[in-house]
Amino acid sequence: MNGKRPARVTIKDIAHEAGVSYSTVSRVLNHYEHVNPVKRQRVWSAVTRLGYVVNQQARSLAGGHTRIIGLLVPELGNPYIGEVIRGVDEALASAQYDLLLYTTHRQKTRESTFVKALTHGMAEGLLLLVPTEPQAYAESLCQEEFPYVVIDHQGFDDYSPTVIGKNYEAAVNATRYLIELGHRRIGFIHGLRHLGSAIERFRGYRQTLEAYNIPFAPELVVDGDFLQWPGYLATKQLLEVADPPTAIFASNDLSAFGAMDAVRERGLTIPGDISILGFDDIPQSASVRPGLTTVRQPLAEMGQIAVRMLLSYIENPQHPRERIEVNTPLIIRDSCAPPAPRRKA
Amino acid sequence: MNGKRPARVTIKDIAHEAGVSYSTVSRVLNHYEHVNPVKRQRVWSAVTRLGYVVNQQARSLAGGHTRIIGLLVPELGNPYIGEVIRGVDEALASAQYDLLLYTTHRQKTRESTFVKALTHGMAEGLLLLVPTEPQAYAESLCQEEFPYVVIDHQGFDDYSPTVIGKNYEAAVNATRYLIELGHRRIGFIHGLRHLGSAIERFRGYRQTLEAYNIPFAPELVVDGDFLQWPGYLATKQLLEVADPPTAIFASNDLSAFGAMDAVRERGLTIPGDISILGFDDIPQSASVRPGLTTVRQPLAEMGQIAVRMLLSYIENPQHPRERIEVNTPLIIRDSCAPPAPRRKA
DNA sequence: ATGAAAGCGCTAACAG
DNA sequence: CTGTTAGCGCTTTCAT
Repeated sequence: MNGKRPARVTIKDIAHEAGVSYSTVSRVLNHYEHVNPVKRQRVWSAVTRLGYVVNQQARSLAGGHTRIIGLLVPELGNPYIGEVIRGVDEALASAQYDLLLYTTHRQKTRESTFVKALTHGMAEGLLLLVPTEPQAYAESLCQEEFPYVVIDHQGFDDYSPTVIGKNYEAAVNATRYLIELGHRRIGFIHGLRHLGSAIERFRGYRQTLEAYNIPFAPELVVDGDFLQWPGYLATKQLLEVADPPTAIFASNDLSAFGAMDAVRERGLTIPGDISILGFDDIPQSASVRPGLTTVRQPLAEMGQIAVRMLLSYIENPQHPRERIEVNTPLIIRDSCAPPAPRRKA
Repeated sequence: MNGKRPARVTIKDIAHEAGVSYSTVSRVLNHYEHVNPVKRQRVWSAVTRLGYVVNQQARSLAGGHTRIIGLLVPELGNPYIGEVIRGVDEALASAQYDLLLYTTHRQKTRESTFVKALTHGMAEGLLLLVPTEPQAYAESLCQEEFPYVVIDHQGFDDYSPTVIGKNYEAAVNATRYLIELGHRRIGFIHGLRHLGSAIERFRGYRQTLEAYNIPFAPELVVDGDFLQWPGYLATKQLLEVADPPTAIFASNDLSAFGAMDAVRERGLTIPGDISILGFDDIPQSASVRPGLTTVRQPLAEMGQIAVRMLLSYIENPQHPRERIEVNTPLIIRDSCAPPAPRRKA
């Protein structure tokens, strides 16, 4: 029914060709130690001669390893995600693992379904990138001792192995930078409300304001959903406010780009009239004009670290689960400047 | 040895729980028609009660379907590729297929290895994005009747199902646009030399020049490898030429960005001093300043089309293989203008 | 050191 | 309509 069973070369063919038994071939293939070097040689030569390729399904079914890692991402349109995947992929490739990619579109049901499917045979480990509702399965993953690592999720549990940036501290730094530049009216474009990282960034913003005795202005906080268009819309709203902001801190670069669009559409200049600061440092933030001043998350590196953690859990189930925080420095480029001198009212 | 075999629920457990036979469960699971509705009901309820999840390995090994599609891409850093993947992923998700992603890093050996592995059990179909050396396996895929579709590869064979943009025509259009704007010295940043699409674009450029009786100037053609940094380097070289170009046609947007960097570094303005035209229309080309005038390839759509083709081949092996050419219109934004009046020598 | 044989979980004839 | 049975290709005891 599959339309393609044209004499696939199996382990049996190899056994026959090499004149050894079935299981000896398996041993050779799996790099067993105690095999007669001569036979080993014969097997390998038969393998190349016949062009044999293992059937992963069979191998895994029989209790072997699939060398497949599942990666769940919310979507693919976002460069932020692309960068993380790039890191994951690099690390996986050099460890000879394959990548099964799932896009959840932030639907909780898909997320859970995928996790189940993956843990039931397909994958040896799981990588979860900003999961929407890990609570639904993290606990069971944990008690089933299925290896997994969460990337960029402000855990609400304390057992999920995680690699994450210092969202709060980075937001504090960024806000402080703006304040010390002389800004007092600082707009904030909030990320997706239910994501821990968004909440932490907001917390950093708000608390820093207070630390500097700058009254928190609710009308200066708008929603950008971590996307460019919503960021644009949010900024338009910000510019309508009486006594509008002289600087805008966007929760990610994408919404910062949206902010740039709105500001320019208004005929204002960056950073002359308004300063803009982002978060993530996706590749295009360096090439956009003016260069975006932003908080760098080492995205690809975070992916690599996650893989490294995951593989160590797979190889050694006893390996203690870790939570790794990566540094998120402020990258100063050209989109922020002191506020323009107040044209007095 | 896998460290996680905690009483996985199998089809047998379901059979037992539902009080039916082994294969009846399989029939229900695979939506067979002739099953007693009562039993069918009992099976489903057992499935949910016990939280059963099929084991894809076993299913596929037994001749069933994996519902997995393999996608081979050269790398992940490129937004162009990200867009295609996005389209692929969307189409696959709505058809309930999963995506196994392989990054070849343009290494021919990896490419062939992956193709073999994928066709030997893992996947039901294959998508090849700008493959480096499809000759190595396309023929065998074809005669094994393994379903596959090539995306954006100027085939050198006439049997591989393909979805591709009109590279030659688009390049003609773009070049003509520049010429009609008044440009005579038009630089060309060449893409990866061994890729058919790069060659076609160059052909379009060159022939259009000739059609307008503009002498072809070899010193105006430089290599950009489809990347930003090489594009930057190439452009620096272009600007050194005696009688430098007043416009630059880059083989893709990424190298066009590199060109922008080089031009600006030189203190020149775009499009005032030099016009720049790209190819692809990746998302950031619209948001960069000035907006990049470029040839649009409907990347995500190409991915979707490829999936649609592939699935139809999988479902019906007799389905005739097609070659689909998508339109690649010129998107006019702000990076091109008539050449500055000649400051006479 | 190595062959024989038992399954892994599932699908697909084959009988009834 | 449904139960029985034979593998799919491989790993893994268990003998030898």
